[in-house]
Amino acid sequence: MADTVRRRITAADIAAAAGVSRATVGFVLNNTPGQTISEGTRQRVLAEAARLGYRPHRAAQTLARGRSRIVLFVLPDWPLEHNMRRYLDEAAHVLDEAGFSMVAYTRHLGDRSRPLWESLDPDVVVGFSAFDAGTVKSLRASGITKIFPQPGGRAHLPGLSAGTTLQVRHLHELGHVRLAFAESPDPRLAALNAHRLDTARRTVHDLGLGELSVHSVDYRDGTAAQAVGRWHRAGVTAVVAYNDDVAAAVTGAALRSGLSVPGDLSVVGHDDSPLAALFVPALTSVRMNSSGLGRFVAQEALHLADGRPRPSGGADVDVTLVPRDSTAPLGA
Amino acid sequence: MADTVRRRITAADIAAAAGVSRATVGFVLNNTPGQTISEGTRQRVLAEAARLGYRPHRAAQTLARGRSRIVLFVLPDWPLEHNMRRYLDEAAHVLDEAGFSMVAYTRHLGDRSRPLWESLDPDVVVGFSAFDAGTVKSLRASGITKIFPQPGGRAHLPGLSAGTTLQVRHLHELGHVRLAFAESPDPRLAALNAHRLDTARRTVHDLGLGELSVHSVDYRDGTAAQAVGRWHRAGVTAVVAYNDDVAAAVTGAALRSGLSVPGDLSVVGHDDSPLAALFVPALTSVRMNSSGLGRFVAQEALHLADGRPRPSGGADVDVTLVPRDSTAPLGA
DNA sequence: ACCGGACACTAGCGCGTGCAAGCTACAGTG
DNA sequence: CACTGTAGCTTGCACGCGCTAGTGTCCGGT
Repeated sequence: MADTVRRRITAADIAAAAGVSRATVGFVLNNTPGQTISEGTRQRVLAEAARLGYRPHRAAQTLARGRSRIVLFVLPDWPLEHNMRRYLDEAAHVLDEAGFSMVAYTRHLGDRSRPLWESLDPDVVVGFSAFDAGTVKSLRASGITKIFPQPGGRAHLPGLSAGTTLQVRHLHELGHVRLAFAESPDPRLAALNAHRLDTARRTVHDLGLGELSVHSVDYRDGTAAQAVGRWHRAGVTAVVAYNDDVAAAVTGAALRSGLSVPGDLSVVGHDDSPLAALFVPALTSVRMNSSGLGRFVAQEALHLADGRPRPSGGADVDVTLVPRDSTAPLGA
Repeated sequence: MADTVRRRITAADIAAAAGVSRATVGFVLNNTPGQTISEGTRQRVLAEAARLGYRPHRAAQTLARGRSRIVLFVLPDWPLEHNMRRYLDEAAHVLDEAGFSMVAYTRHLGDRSRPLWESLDPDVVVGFSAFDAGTVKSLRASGITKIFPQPGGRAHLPGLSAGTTLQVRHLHELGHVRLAFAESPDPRLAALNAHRLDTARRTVHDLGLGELSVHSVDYRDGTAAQAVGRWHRAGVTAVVAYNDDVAAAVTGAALRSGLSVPGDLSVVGHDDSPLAALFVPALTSVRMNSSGLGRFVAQEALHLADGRPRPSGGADVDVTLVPRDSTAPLGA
């Protein structure tokens, strides 16, 4: 056998098999607008392509088109919980249907490799919240001009604050008046943390509650115990936590210092991570369905890449509060 | 201004600027073996490349070389904890130094997009444990021949069972004799689960302990409570959990059913996830430093991609047991 | 019978790079 | 002085595909 090394099937092979030119094959396979192809030829080409198992060569397409049809999602360096998964899944799906590939990329502190955008030549780079100046510079240096959220624009995705409002409302409905906010000390979460804190402050104000008492809570040191002590002395009866990890740290510290949860202190988490249900007591938390957000962001990316119309409305992120055992009515 | 649209800098631009041919530029930048370039020319080319900010066009390289220099890591669909991060970080670093890019890809059930290997044309696809038959078929159909772990070979990475041995030993040292193993019901974890269970069985046997009592524990339903009840009636005093999530489920069920942990039941987790430290009581767990594993796997991938020598020894994964509050001496 | 135009296609360039083959000047050899 | 060898380059093709600028054919209108 001569060609025991199976060559790749190219468009030229299809052309030869179907008895047409390579260009025609291209027109058929890409549904090139402005080209009229007879139905017979079209079917013949498609049949041969399927029979031979043709798969276009991405690199060649990228080179010829000048665009890679890759959208790079830069993810924050925190665990991918269900939310994030749904978010990515939906975004990938929307992009996939539009002929784009989504690559998710987690860059983290201490990363010693060159960032992926330097080598992948994505058409669009999408972040979760606004990129910091250094990253933007690196992106620009790599020749990437299409960035979402756009540098200099509004930093946050729509719909990301609804959950915090629910947390505060829930505690308010239970009769709590003196609330606290437990921040995450993680620098990677600083932007979102600040955003959630702002929202909590605004909601507290709108509901006519007292000032929020804010402390940063790290589960690795004694800050949780300190914060809980101060809050207790200050008459705080309920804590809004940045996320479930922080809520767990607060709850754990309260239990270890002899306070009961929710008897002495109600705690609400955020994100409904698996941890929330596992914890003893099970944590009241906020569940987000981020599919809508994923769709929204993907459409924004397609708009940047292709000039397609932008999504008309905002992102629809539906958010629900999941009551469990870590919150109770005041004085119950 | 004529060229307000900034064209991409190509090797031809460097050639023109340095007064040499395009080929020479290629030879210099790639250190092509078998080519002699005078030091003066080499420096001139490098200087111009730096001055113009040249970045090679990945797609063009891929097309010309016939290889993409991308290694695709297919990750299991469980949260990326610290271990995994270290593993990926080290692997990415090793590949990066070799001129390869690593793309990490999490495929999960319900994923509606085409798998990334269909569009990314990676040179090598690396899995965490052996790929199932369907996936292998899909990989092959995409023209991917370089797969690790090799289909049909041994399914597991070396060093992944050391932690389980530590779990059993720890309980043995505390005087426990009747042990149980808490499995994860997650089908995605089945392979690794079975592997850890086997290891536990073998270790139990080697230490001359009684038979392992095995139950699957899901935190979403009542299986944890059932398992704990049965174990307690059967005189089991210590549980080896597949991972920290399972350990938390077991511990939670025990607490809710009135048993004390570690008083009535000791529980050891695995992976040292953040959850382990947060939980009340804090979970004894196993910490792995997976950097060694990452290096090992990356070198295997390079071997497949490039024919470089394989790593000589096995993977060195150092594993330590982190004692916390969920285990105690028998009868303490 | 001739022309214009719609239709259905083809020839071929360009994308940026890697690399094989060839070419030139010059040093060294007989 | 002709010849060989080699350092140091250049020429040019290949990679697979997108797409512009055509080319030929058929058909209805005058």
